[in-house]
Amino acid sequence: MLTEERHQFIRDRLAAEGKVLAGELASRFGVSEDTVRRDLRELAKAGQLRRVYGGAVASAPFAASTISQRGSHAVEEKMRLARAAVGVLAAGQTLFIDGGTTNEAIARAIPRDIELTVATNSLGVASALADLPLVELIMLGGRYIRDLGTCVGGDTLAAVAQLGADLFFLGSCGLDASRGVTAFDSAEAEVKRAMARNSAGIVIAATNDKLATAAPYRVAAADAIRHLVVERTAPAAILADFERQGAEIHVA
Amino acid sequence: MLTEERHQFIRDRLAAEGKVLAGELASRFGVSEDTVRRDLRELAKAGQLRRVYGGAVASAPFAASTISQRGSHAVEEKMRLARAAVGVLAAGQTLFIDGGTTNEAIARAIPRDIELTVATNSLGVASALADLPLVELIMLGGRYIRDLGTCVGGDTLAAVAQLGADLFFLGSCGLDASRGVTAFDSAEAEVKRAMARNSAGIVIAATNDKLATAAPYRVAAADAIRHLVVERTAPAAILADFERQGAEIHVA
DNA sequence: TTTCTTTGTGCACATTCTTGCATGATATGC
DNA sequence: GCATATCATGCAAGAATGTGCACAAAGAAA
Repeated sequence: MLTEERHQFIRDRLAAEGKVLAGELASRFGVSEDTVRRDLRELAKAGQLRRVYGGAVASAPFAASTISQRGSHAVEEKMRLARAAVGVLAAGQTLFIDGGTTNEAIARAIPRDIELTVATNSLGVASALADLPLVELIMLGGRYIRDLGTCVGGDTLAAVAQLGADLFFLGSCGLDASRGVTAFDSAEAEVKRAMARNSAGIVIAATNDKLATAAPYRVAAADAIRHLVVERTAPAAILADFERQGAEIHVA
Repeated sequence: MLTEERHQFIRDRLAAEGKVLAGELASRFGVSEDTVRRDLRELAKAGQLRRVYGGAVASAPFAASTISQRGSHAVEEKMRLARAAVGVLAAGQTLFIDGGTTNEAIARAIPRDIELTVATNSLGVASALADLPLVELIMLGGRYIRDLGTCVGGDTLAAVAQLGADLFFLGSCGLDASRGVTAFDSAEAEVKRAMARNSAGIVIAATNDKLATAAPYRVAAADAIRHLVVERTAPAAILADFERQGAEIHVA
């Protein structure tokens, strides 16, 4: 990876999120934090960002507008969840990743230097993974549903049926200890079920607003969840319910 | 391989990807890295690129952001081609669109108010179409090839086989009146052939640098081209050859 | 044809750039 | 104040680069 590319990525990220973290960039790029710090130093010298402890933020003129516009609380929280979620990955694994903004954040958080095989029906996830050199990306085709950002339908199901994965990153709509994982859409639920069936373990990263809610279509039982990634502020009682059913809880 | 050919390839690659790697070019051209560096030095002196450690990137004014979006100075020309190309569309049609920066430009040029069904194996095209409300988008899944930006392989072929289209927007690598349409990659060519087989007509939008060139793998004969969209400056003699074989010429 | 010149190419060597690690300094959170 | 995380600096190894030189191919001149 060219130095210039890292700089460009940092500029883009700053424009989009308003800030970057040194450690996160390092794992994303697959270089040491020293190198990232050198990059940040250079960019700071060129006035393209302002260094802060732990990373950097967009330089003054842009800071106000960009951060307030895009760096909403939810984005922030999802990135934190994403960083914790990628912690369960091991090199060489095969993954299913379905749609949703949280899963897209996870895809963006996957470091550059880990070798994975990923099958996804989400355009957003695929785009995020498209330039990771060590990720073998399999696009699960089908009818694209605009509201979901994913492909569903018979073709998608057929493609999923041909694959097997170690982990399935399930973008849940509702998550309840008794009712399990649920989705709003029938076709969407069907694809998720197929992915769950063909995976050894399910990983769910859920913001607080998903906890203890349910949608019409059942995707999986609560005891099928192997890893549950939640915010620091998630209600302990709810987490205990999931833990009792075998989920490993990861606090972001 | 002529020096000038290498220079042209480097310019093209830079326009398409925004960067080139010295080592990669050397193995691609079958010459030593020294020679590539000499090429890069010359092009840099002519202001056509900016050298960086490890290769070169598109020169300053377009020091762009994401891989897919930018096409350097050729972007203007491609947009013009794209606007002309969408002129052949009629409401209600079904299309195949494969990969390439020109096809991505075409996808972005499709107006919001036209109803279409589009099947594509290109992530870039799919992303461009994802938010067009009247476009029914079918993603053709498969193994994603980073260099091409498209999905290829058996799954892709199977998905194509189930569909039929009115028009196929073929992203050509080489285009020659006698040798027909050709591609650089075997798997890529296979998918293109399948799409051509299942379409009533082929549409090609080609910048001048594609005309009268050929790549190893044959995709379709020249007389299979129904619409050929070219720049205003395209050599008339070449166009006449295609016209004789039944192509309708559209000048952007 | 032979010879000379020009051009393009590859190789060897010295130089420069980049990167990761070690060390000590500084900032942050409790 | 202390433990921890983050940072700057110096250094060494490896990668990329520039330069000089030799060699081969193509064309011009004899």
